[in-house]
Amino acid sequence: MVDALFSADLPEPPAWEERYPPRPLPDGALVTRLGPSPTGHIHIGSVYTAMIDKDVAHRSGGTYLLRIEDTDQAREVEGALAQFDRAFAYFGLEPDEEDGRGDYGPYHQSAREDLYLSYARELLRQGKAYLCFATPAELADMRKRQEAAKLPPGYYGEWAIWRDASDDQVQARLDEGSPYVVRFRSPGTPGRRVEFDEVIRGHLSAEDNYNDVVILKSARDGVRLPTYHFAHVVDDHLMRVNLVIRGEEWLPSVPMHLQLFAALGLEPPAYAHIAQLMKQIPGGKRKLSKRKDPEASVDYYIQAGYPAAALLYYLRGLANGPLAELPLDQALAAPINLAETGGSGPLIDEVKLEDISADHIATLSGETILAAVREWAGSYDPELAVVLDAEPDLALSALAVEREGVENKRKDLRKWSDFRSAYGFFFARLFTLVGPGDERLGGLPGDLVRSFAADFVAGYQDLADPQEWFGQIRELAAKHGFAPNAKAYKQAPDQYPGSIREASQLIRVA
RNA sequence: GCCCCCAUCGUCUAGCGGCCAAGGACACCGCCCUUUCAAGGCGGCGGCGCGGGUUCGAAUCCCGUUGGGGGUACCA
Repeated sequence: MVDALFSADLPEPPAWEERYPPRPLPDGALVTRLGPSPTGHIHIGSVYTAMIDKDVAHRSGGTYLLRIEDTDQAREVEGALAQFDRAFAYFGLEPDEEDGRGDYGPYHQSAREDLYLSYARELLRQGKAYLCFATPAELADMRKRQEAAKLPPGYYGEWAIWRDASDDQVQARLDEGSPYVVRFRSPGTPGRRVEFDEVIRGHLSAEDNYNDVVILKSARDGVRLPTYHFAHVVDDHLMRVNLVIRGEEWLPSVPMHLQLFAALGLEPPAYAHIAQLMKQIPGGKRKLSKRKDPEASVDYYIQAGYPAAALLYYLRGLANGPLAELPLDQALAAPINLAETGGSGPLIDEVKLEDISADHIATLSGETILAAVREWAGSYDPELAVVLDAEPDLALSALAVEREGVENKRKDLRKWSDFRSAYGFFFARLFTLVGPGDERLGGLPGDLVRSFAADFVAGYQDLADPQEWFGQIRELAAKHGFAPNAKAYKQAPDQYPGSIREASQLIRVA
């Protein structure tokens, strides 16, 4: 009956074992993988995990691969894959293997149907899995009753109505053409404990899984895809992944995954569960939500123009605290130690990221900065790109101020998108004054702005000596009632329209 | 409800039984410098959630508790 469900030429597991042999890697080499699903823009947490994946694999002489987990075709979002590529390229986190290169593919799950079917058939033959014809409505009803009775929800025990159905019952439904899923016949019983090791948290114990989870979903357009759980077991085994680094949300399913590996007679990989990146919310914190939080998407950081090195440096410090104390280049070259990664999810602190990024940008030359800003503007600020192309020398000169040949380089750029506000003054096309009420004038009275500006224009001298040059500004400021310095202004703010600071800002804007 | 993970300044962390009357970074505050912007220097504020053990000694080990997070789908 089982064999009748599958195509006769579906290969047996040994054929796959041969097709995907153990990797010829040195002892201790770690094979890691990232399995994003194309259901939206890539999460900053995925970049975080990819960075760890790649670092850990390469340090050990192993391989890092990218596997697209597209088994939920209903939620698939168009353009997601292109965005993945862009994001990984931006951060230099390209995988060693992915679709198009690598011997263990295909690297997207929707193309691996035969593999899953083959192993599922084996489980069915051995009675370690069974067909379940329960409808969504039945399952929903069941769940409701379990909740009402304060029982753990799930498909187990007396609720697992198809677990011990007779062959006749099953055949009858099959004959009717009823849709079905394949469920794992869990060997666990409520209350039994299991123990296992986890790279980050050490020796752990948990209640064993006793839920007959779905391993193969019902057919859709003739295609029968696995759930995450089954795909994880089949893929990570056949791709010879030996260290699964994934989000903390998977920790509770380890006992079940271990059962699955055991049922197939396979060696499970080592597991490391990375704590989730969090977001601060009033009164607490929560997992960064792809849907609700723009800063959860990698695009947010790329659009803002954070240099890849700065973000990577920040992320590395989150993974291993001591790395944050190292200079950027050293930190990026230092290994990430998984065992020393924290078990609790850090809050993303964008202010700190900005600080790190500003420090980093300050170490760059004007040419490097201009090239990066130009590149960024090409995608996110076309008007700026045009201006930079028209006046590259002016841009370079502007960037050189207090940057070239000085000890204390100016730190006015936290990210490429800051270029406009920091350097827009230099480009007529980027800087237009709205009028005396322009907010950049800091709320000075309109008539003061006008008379001050008129005076400035009338008496301005292009003096070479900086001292003398600024002297005229001082005189002008004093004449119009500005405080000579910030301190004087602060002591008696009512007596002045502002300090020399505001007067200078006025001139700068004008 | 049940299960799992986690727990040091506001935030990220150092700390792996004595070197800790807890160190650093960001933020914040103050002072200094200042030819305006961006910075920089110096100083300050601020924390081991709580209760029990174990020990000569606990931020560090154990138990409990509280709090936070996650899981509990034919989503991953």
